[in-house]
Amino acid sequence: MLETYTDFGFYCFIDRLVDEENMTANDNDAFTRVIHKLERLAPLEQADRDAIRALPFRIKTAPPNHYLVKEGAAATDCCVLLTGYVCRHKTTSSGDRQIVSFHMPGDILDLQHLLLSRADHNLETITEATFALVPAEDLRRVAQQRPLLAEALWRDTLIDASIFREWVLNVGRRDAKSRIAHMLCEFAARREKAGLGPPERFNLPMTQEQIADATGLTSVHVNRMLFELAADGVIVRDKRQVEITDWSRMCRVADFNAAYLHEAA
Amino acid sequence: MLETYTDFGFYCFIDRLVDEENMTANDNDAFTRVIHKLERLAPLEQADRDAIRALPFRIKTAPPNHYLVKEGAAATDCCVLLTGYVCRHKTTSSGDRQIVSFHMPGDILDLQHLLLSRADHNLETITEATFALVPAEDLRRVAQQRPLLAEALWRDTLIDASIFREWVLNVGRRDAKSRIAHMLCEFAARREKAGLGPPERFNLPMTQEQIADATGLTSVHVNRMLFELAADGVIVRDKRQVEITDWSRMCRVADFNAAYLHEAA
DNA sequence: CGTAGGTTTGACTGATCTCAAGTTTGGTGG
DNA sequence: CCACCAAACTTGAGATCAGTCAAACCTACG
Repeated sequence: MLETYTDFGFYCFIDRLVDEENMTANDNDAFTRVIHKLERLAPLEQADRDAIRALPFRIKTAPPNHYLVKEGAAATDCCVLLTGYVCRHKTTSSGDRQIVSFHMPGDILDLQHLLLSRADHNLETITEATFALVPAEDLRRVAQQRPLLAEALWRDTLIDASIFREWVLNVGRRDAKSRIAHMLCEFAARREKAGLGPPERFNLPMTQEQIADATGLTSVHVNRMLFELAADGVIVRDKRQVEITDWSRMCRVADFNAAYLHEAA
Repeated sequence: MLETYTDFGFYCFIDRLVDEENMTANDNDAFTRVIHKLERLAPLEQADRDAIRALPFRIKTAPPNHYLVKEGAAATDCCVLLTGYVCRHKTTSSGDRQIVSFHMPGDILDLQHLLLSRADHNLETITEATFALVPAEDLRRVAQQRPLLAEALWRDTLIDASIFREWVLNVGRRDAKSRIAHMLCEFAARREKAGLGPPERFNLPMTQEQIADATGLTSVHVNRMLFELAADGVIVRDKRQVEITDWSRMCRVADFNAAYLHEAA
């Protein structure tokens, strides 16, 4: 059912994605998940929930390493990630890539497209992913009409910004081992909050090269540091599976304090 | 007129700042500047302008190196910077500091306090600074009642987030010389957009150590790189004064593209 | 069972840090 | 106006963390 796309023009990649035929039964699921998330961000009224359910949307699927949005593209849609993992990244003119965030099911992506007309970064799938596409202008209209909804969405973007600030600190001032450990802690914590499983044991969706691009390191060094973390006894690895054997010691190594996630994310 | 405060409890620093007696004449100026900024972010109606002018606020002054907000503090106010320069920063448990943003007159600081209850970073003056303090709950109420105003403020926070993403890239993937050059370009560009003077020649308010903390380097290395930038002929320095002699070459060295500032900031 | 992408390992290089000693600057008080 | 002082800046030499290059080794998948 999935086709693989590898070659695209610069704009409107999403139009070439696969429409999921068999998703209609799950339409409600998609927004139930979002509403659940927004409820945690602000106290919604019934009218807010109804307004969300009334939004037009399309369900799409994309294969791994597929660009959803490219830097400079016109911003037309917001999407809710339903399954799979996605990252945002930017590149220098010399071609070095920096991943600026990871996203997991339940995350609302590119909410900034509501109010900024051009994408300032790329959005790329890490694994195969499905998501609900909502036209930015419709969501914007609803946000204008429903103050509580606007507040929930705004709050989500503010938490995003807080995470970026922590990443600046992570990449700017922590050594390689702590950086990687911090990234693992954040991934585990957000994963748990999103209801995707326990933080002590999980499968990493990203390659070591992607970890390197998120932490400002090289994949070779990431590999060595993962071995050191294992040698230190704070994690046990098996392929992409990671077990954090001692969460409090891991947090110390990672210098991780979840306060910046603001009880949500 | 200015007293110097150096020792504070952990919360509510702002209460101990000096109230400016002679600022009443300038009350309108304070909000005129903000309204002007918000007009660029969204098309306001007269009622929006009136709502802003009706907000309660206090004008305060702080000396250099003065904390306005500390990480973990309850978030009670938003402030508009009227004069002077300010930075936001975070620290690792080992005490290393990372500056995550610089702010200049006209910037609205800590807008995230509208919706996040605790500060996740410090806010500290670089130079002596004056600002207007607005209780977060009043601003929040106005944002709920005036959708266009909410949109302008939200957009401002989204641009903030875009700048953080660029900083992650800057600190994560550029070499020392480019990082510093990039920081200088951003400072020059934002300064110009804020109507504070031409981008080709300006006085840096921050020390080389603060530049180091913003770029994830040491002050020693910042010093050497500033000399190299001068030796390369892209800048001329005299004390804290910087002249960018060839803007397009400087942008190339810095890998600077102002798109991420989204025509505002 | 062949291939490509991902991971692992080793040897060497180099950008940036560290430490430590000057030097300059700007502000303050005499 | 000058002397002094602390903070900021400058410079050098040596140390180190992380990068580079290159080869091998997995392992999932067609």
